[in-house]
Amino acid sequence: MSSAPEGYDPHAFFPFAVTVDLAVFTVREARLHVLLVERGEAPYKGRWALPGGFVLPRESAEAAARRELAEETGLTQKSVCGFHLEQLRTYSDPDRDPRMRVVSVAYAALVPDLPEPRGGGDAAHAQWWDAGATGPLAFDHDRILADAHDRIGARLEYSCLATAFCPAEFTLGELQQVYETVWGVELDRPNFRRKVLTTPGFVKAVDGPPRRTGGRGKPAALYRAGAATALHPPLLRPEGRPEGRTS
Amino acid sequence: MSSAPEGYDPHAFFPFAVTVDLAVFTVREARLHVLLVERGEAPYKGRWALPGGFVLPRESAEAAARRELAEETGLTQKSVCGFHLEQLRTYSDPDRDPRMRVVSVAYAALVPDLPEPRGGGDAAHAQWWDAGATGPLAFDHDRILADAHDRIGARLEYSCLATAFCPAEFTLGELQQVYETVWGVELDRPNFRRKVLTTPGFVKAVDGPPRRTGGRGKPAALYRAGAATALHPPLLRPEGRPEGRTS
DNA sequence: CTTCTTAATGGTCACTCTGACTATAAAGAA
DNA sequence: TTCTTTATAGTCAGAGTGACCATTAAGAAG
Repeated sequence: MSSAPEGYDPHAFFPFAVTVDLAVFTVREARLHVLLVERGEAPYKGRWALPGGFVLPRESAEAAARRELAEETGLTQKSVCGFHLEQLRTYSDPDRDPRMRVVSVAYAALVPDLPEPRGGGDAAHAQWWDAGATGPLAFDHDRILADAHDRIGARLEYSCLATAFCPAEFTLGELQQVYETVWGVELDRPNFRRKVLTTPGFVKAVDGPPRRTGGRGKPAALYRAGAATALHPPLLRPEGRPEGRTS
Repeated sequence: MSSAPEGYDPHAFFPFAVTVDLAVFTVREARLHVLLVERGEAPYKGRWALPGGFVLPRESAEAAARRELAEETGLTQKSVCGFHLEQLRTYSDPDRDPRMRVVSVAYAALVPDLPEPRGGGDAAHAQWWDAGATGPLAFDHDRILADAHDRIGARLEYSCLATAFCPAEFTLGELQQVYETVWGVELDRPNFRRKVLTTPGFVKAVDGPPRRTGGRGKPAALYRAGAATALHPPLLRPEGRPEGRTS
């Protein structure tokens, strides 16, 4: 009766507000960080929240997310278009916003270590937080953040997007740090190296033998992200053989 | 300026219609089938479309999807609550519906082989189609259907949800048929069997030695879905070593 | 009643990939 | 110089998989 079997029944139309929420991740100092903004008004005044905002009348959710990403990081639209941005899922609980019916499309963005977001406008409110040590966030953002973290961790297993956390040129140690930080585990360095280098298209060595000085130890070779997007076979997290095996 | 840095700015509110669209899959006669409904009105009158409808004012998208699933299959709410239903992604292109701004949350449902949907109301319009041989669908539903097929194929690799396509008790041959149908490949029977049986919790044998008569050949043992949800290590599709390897 | 066909089930073997580990190289620090 | 640190190279055993072959148990064909 209230449904629309043919697809769309104008009589059943009910107006929703549609927003995007962004979980913008980066890896800083071996910790996963997420960009948060402090709320200045009720509800949840003073609480921290994921950046986000309304989808405009002539804008896709993807475009809105990209726009918000630029605004909150204080960068230009152009400079953020290289960042990895992926839709997570949509949150639609009727009571997720106490004021009105708001459906939110959540996105995860992966960015390299950026300077503190002190761009002109909106970005002034934004700040990086340790993703595992945020207080309780506004609305259902704790849930969204947890889902986003889970998703990114899973994506690292089957895709090459760990490079999205790194600058244009990076060492294998830095790439490994991304995995270790997102997964919260330590990986064996030679094994990680072997896996990355034998996966065609994951990374490509920077031509000459340039090296980066980070401090101690032997200088590391530099690499760039390769053309591959999928990781086949996957790079599975350690741990977790659930039970014993037969033999 | 039009965004809402603090999270929600009532002035920027723009009303959207929010719908759910369902890709309801089943495996029939070794082909992947999807449930479609024929549109009775413009736009796309006469075209087939994914079943779906508006999200009600006090309903989550998940609940709306579950409700639509029951309506379109002609089953009760209760009987569909055991079916696997998962959110895919949200489609929000401003022009995806020529009449108004509609944001649609897409879901995939996996059901066992059901009788032709001839329940009373809405279900009378619904019909199973070979998922690879639908004509062009209404709106952006071709895209949604393709995305849904891709997602289900990928989920079979890492999860145990292939059993969602099977009746309560099934043979390993039937389970293998699910993989072969969704992936469009043939699998080696003994190897598939070994993989499924050595994965703890994927399936559990039905106690006594009951067997099912399907026609020719040796009768097969029956199994039920196990408690596991994840498949670790995964059951990867064949094909696709992208390039050669070093050694 | 045999024989053929079909499908389930049981097992082998080589190869790949991974985890655990050892060794060497090249830098700064003591 | 020597120590420490990090990058890089290589080895080796075990798990998991793909490609097979063999056996069993049913119906169908003769």
